[in-house]
Order: sequence, then structure tokens, then C-alpha cells
Amino acid sequence: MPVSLQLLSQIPLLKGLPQEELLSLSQEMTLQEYPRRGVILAKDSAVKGLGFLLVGRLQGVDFTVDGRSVGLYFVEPGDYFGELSVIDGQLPAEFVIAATQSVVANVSLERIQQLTVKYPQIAQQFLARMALRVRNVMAQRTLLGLPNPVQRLCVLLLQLPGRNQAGEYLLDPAPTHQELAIMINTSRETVTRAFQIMTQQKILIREGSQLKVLQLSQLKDIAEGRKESPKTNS
Amino acid sequence: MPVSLQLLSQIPLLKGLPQEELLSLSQEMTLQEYPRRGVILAKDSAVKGLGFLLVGRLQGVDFTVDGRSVGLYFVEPGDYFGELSVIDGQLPAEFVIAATQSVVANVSLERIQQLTVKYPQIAQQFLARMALRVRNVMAQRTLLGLPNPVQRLCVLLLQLPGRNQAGEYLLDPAPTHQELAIMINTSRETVTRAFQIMTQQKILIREGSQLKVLQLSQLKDIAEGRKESPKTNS
DNA sequence: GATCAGGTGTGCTCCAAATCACACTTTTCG
DNA sequence: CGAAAAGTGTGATTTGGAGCACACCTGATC
Repeated sequence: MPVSLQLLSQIPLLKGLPQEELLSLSQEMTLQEYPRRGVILAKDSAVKGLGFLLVGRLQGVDFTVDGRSVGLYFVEPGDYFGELSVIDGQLPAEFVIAATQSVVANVSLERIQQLTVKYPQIAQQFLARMALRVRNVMAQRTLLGLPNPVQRLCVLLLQLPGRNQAGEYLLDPAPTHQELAIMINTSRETVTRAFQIMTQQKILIREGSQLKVLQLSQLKDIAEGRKESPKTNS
Repeated sequence: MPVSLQLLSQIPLLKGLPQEELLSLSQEMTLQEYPRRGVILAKDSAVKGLGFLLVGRLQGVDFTVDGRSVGLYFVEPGDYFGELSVIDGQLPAEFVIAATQSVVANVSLERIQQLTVKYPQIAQQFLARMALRVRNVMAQRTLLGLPNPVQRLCVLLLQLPGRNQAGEYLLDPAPTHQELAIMINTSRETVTRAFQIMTQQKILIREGSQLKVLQLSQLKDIAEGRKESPKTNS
């Protein structure tokens, strides 16, 4: 009841479902609001079903034993999350927290499972999503396997979502050194020093909140181990 | 034509398909034999469709930039591989090589995609498989994020497929130190030394080709960082 | 514009683990 | 069987990067 048909029909996953199905869904869904940093789904906690983000922005994260967090992916409005548990019935493998204040709609586990059986297009969308996740996580695993932290940094920069612009590669809300350090399993200082050297070599440049990669080819050379990561700054 | 109906009906993924479908499939599939260490599917190579292992044993592996290999998963007879590309149409993200001499049957990309649409139970099985893979790779990523190599080793030992037997945890074809070292991103010597100490502490023991974990609880303590990984051997 | 917090830059110290070197053991296979 | 290859054990040496300490930005907030 609480979720309007209007909103539901905006959700890509549910596109193409018959009107009456949407109607009945809208009756069953529960709506919930979360403050910034609120925990929507906790690792190894009870399964809540599938969630749809209506307003705000969510982030999938994991924590290392020593309490540091690792960003995994973002969820934007209209998108869904929690599908892993829906598919295999196991406990969530990661946390989903609100990056900003957010509104989330929830469908029960049983209901969504029933839908995947009834409407193959939903199963197909889940498949595509899972394939994407496998590829992303595989890329991260490969990254962490690299021995040299500078190399890891370069690979990470390349796989972060950025825009090409005028021959430059642009990362806009530039991640902090601390955030990058956590993702590549190194210390903040090491990231700072690597940036320092690469800035001197005009490979990249920091401008306000954005990070510009000036020489993508150089970055790739280091990332792929063709070029020894620069040491000195003389 | 080359693949017998008999064989096809043994494959779990195809269980429940109508007889005529199996018959037509058997006509289209191609059979191929690979020697030990033969490459069946190469990363970033053209997609061949879905493969079924009939005889032998395969291994999914990835290589680091410096040419070291990382084991990802095993494929046993009756099982399939290459589903990631079938699902998203992208290039394979890993290599599949023959661990022993193997016989593989191949179905074309188009044909298998058609099947997933026609028979939802196949899509469901793919979904379950993908969920499993996401969880496995996530676990590996978490593992590589740990700072201490001994801790990584213990976590890895726990997540390797083994059997419980008489209160002991048994890893049968015990991986070599080198193989383990590669998987946890450390040197062979470090693995040897860690094993050395843990053997002295009666946490585990090597007997011929098998590795016995005597004190699973101790191993878990180290893995989860509750117990400082032992240093001295005095 | 003063204050404060979060983020960045840099030197110094220290230690865990990589690397090297080599002996020894086990397995493989001609 | 006997040789070669693969795997394991262990010391000695070196080093990369973690960790610490602290100065310095920069951008919010009152």
C-alpha cells in the first residue's frame, strides 16, 4: 500500500510486469527511511528480501578484521540491492549503508523468488547483474594480488569509474588518499608518496576536488608492470 | 552427433529437458580432447560457448602480470564452465586449463542462450552458480586484504575444500607451499616457516600427500585475528 | 576572519617479509 | 633402479613500506 504505482513503474527491474502484478506488489512493499550512514543490510544478518532504492544513494561495503571499510559498489535510485541472498538464500556477504539520507522499498524474499520464476526477464536481469559483480570482484582480487603498491594504485585508478575529457581521464569526486589506501591494502602515506612522484612526473594532477590523469599511457605502463614504478623524485 | 544421449542425460544442468531437445543438442555439440595442461579457454579470447566436462578435471586459473598463476576453482565431470561469457557476452575473465587429460563437449553461445530463455530452470541454475562464484571471489578478496601473511594462510586453509574426519580436517591432495604462497600473495619461504611453527604447535601435520588440521579451533583463532600469529619456535 | 576538522606532505625509525643461497628430501619417470 | 626434477627446510642479508610524529594545507562552520 505505501508505495505508489507511479514509483514502481519507474524501476527498471519491474518494467514490463503486468499492471495488476505491480498493483499487488505496491500493496505488499514496505517503505523505510534511513539517515546518512544508516545500516540497511548487515553482513551475516537475517535476510530481508530485495530492496529498491527510491531516493538517495547507497553503498555496498565490507569491513576487514581490523575494522577498516572497503567500498564495493554504489546503488543509485531505481536500482535494487540484496539480490545475492534472494538468489541463494544465504546470509548477505556485505553491508549496505546509506551514503546519503535514503528511502528504500522492500519486497519479501518469497515474493521476489516467486517473481523470478514467473517472469523470466527478471531472472535474466539478475543474471546480468551477477555476471557484472563477478567481473568486478575478480578484477579487485587480481588487483590485490599485485606485489607492488604503486602498481596496485595505478590499476585501481584505471578501474575506478571516471570520464574521458579532452584527452584527459577525469576522476571527479577524487577519493581521499585514505580511501584509496584501504582499497589497495596499503598505508595512507604510501599513497601520498606515490601521488607525489607521479605528480612530479606530470602523470597526474590534482585540481580542487578532481583528479586528472594527464598521461593515461604512462599510468597503464606502470599498472601492467611494463614500466618499473618510479622511485626517486630527483 | 558426436555426443551420446547417454552422456548428455548425465549432465545435471540438462536434467529435465525434453528428450527431443537433448537429441537435437547431441547433434550439435562438438567433442574435444585436451592433454594435461592444455588450455581450454583463454582469458580475453573469443567466446566458444558453454563447455561441459565429460572426463577428467579442469581448473579455472588467472595469471598475475608477472606470470604466476592463481587457482580459482575446479570443474569436475558433469559440470560446466564458461557460463560468465554466455551470460554477459563479454570475453572470459579467466583461463580454464586441463588439470588432467580431459574430454569436453561444447555448445554454441547462441544455442545455450536460447535454452536459458526457453527453460527457466537452466537460468535458475546459472543464477545459483553465479551467486556461489560471487561469494567465493568475495571471500578471496577479503582474504587478500588481510595484513598478516600467516593470518591469510590460515584463512585460506579454512576456505579450501577439505573433509572432516574423526575430529580432524583433511586436505587431501595437499597443495604445495608454492601454490599456497601464490594464492595468499606471499613468498614460498614464508609459507614454509608458518607451517613449520604450526606443526611444532601441533596445529597441523603433514602426512604423505595429505595435510591434517589437528586443532581447527586454533587455526580459526589465528584466522580471525583473535590469536596473535605465533612467531618463535622455542 | 577565527576556529576547527579532515586531509595532505615529509622525515625518521624499525621490523616483517622478500630475497638469496644452498642443503636436504621426496616424487617422478625413463 | 638411479638420475633428474620438484618440493621443502633454514640460515643470512637486505629492503620496502608500515608506523609514528608532526607541520602544513584547505574548506567548512560559527
